[in-house]
Amino acid sequence: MNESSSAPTVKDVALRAGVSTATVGRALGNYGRINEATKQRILELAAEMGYRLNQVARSMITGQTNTIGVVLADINNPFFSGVVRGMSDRARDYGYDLLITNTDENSEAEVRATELLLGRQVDGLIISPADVQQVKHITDAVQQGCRVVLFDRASSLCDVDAVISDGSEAVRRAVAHLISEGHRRIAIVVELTRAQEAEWRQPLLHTDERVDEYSLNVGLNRLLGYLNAHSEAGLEVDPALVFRSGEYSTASASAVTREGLLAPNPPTALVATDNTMSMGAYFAVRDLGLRVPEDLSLFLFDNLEWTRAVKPAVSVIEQQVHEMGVRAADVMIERIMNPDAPRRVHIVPTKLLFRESVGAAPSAVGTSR
Amino acid sequence: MNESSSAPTVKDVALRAGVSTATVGRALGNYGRINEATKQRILELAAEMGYRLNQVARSMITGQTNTIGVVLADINNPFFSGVVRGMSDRARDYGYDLLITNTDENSEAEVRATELLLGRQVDGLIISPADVQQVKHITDAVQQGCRVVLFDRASSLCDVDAVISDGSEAVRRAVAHLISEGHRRIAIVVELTRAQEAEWRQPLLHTDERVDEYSLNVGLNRLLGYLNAHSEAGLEVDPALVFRSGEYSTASASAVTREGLLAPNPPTALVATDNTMSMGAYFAVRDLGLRVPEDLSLFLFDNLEWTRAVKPAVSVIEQQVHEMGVRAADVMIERIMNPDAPRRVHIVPTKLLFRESVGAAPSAVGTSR
DNA sequence: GTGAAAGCGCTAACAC
DNA sequence: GTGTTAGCGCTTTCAC
Repeated sequence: MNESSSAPTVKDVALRAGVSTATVGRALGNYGRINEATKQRILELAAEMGYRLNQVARSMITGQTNTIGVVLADINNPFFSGVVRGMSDRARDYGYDLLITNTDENSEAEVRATELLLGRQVDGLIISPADVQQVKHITDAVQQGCRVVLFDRASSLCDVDAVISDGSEAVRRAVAHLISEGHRRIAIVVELTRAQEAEWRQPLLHTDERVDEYSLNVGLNRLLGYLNAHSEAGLEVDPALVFRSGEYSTASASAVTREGLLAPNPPTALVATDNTMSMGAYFAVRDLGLRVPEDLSLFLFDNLEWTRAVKPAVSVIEQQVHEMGVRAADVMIERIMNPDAPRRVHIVPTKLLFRESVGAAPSAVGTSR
Repeated sequence: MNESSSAPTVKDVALRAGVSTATVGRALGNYGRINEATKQRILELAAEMGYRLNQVARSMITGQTNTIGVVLADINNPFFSGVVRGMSDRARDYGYDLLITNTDENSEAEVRATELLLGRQVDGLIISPADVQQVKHITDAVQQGCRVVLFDRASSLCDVDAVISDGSEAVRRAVAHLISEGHRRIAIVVELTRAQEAEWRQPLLHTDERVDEYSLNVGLNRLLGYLNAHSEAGLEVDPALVFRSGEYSTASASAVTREGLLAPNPPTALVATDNTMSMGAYFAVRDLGLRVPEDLSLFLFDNLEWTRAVKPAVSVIEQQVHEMGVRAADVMIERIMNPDAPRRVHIVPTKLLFRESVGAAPSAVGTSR
């Protein structure tokens, strides 16, 4: 039926319509001046021929791919998949598609992914940096004219937009709540995977000067909220109650939590800094057969469905996950349209969801006074 | 420092190296014959100039984009995000990236997404079709030379590869297990959202002739396993025990489950057909305060973490989610390399995970005999 | 309002 | 081994 077996091009349509390729382009691309009648004729003919615009060829000359690269740790983490869903929804509204790559929080993988996506001429890059201290690839990309938006984490080392939640502040509020319920020994389960974070107390001990939140990775950042809540209440932090997971996995979180809970002088309450740490911590609590909240109060992170499926339902810090994605896409699209506007950090507020896992501290227990 | 502010091209490198663009191409693209010394010189120069290959331009002439389009219901569903992670891992090994789009199980959205991805010249399309009866866009795509692999669902209406799990068989085995434990009133929570599926008994009642599994959507397909288990055991199915969720949501699943459990002559066991139905069902069971497994045995679907976080841990049908994604990517890549090999349906086996949510049927209850 | 021609950045023939 | 040339499918001046 067709002159060739391969997909029809503007040339084919032009030939059949008896006009030039330029005219066909004007009819299909909806630009320039064109006679309404010929336009309709071409449109019909194109439809009949099954013509489909080749976006690659268009990108070639417009320099726009209508593609946004997304670089994140793991699409299978419900936080990221939720955020991506938001990005995707909004991007689609503006005719953008998403190229998604996973880094497993590995900076080298992130650098490679960034490089590959730049080769694909993405119009922008939405990145959740594995390490907010290692961002040379990001500043390079920006310098080369690629728009970059960070999400989940901001970095004071690069002047780009960022969309984050107030995770540190949320933890501070959750811990403050636990303190107000009488808890004095509050544990925190936190991932501190990078070598330099082994000395986790270092960057946080400058209580005299203001700590730069955006120089800290997620775990440390949220730990800061925990420390702030204590100092505001005039309480000392017992380092033994900072359960540090050296790997980012539920298994590791579970192990350190178990160990911590079995140590002498155990906590009466526990918070976690993200959904993986929360799941791990919960497994440990469950396996030890602790009663919640009688033996241990719980304030976990991320409002995943399981946190209200379990009994008692777990109080959590809720991030507006979908909204964060929508915002990130919005910020990217605005950045594309207006490259020179000043960069900012956009903070999407969290909510504390009070459910059934927090109780008053047992009066008999604890080192309080 | 550079001659121009925009990214260097092969032309720029050729100029600086004092050779032709073809030679530069040979050095960078690693093809054809080239002097090792000049190659090294060009490579170094290119690196120094910050040259990066423009994939869009390359795609323009090779006709390959090294991109696979993925069309699925919702990346935020843990099943899909897990599968995508698998696809992504394997595709990356072969130099492919993924363009991901969500359809929310809406066929029109799926058609639009397919159209857009074809315009982007994807090398292949991995699709989880919203409706295995509406696949014209898929057969069209294949006819136009696009490779297509289905996943999660196969369709007898199109001759393409598919990677699925044996969900129907898994449900059959789970139900058979419940029957062997003495249960006679077993409920199933299933999504039957499409209009024609309101008459769900219709396509399944041809017990004389073999039902075509691949003409059924996920819900109906897995329901088939439930029916088969019953007929094998010589048991009648009480239609009142088929809890049909008209919407694909935990809320809807929860509502129909609650209603069903409150009806006269309630079931002693319950199965579900996917993770959303499982979560909804679990909420209903939890809210009614039923004891598991004393009041109700549970065999749910998909090994999500929450199913072993709750107490008692829930027995589930586990799909090898990551593996399904890896296989889908593998099949796609083989299909790209060998377009004319016969198509097949690849079945990734499921596992039954026996935990603590299934008990023997209470002898006092049930209409057995 | 329409056509001719140039060109985006790259690769693939084909000379030499 | 290396250079020359053409061209992928589209958009965009610039004439007419």
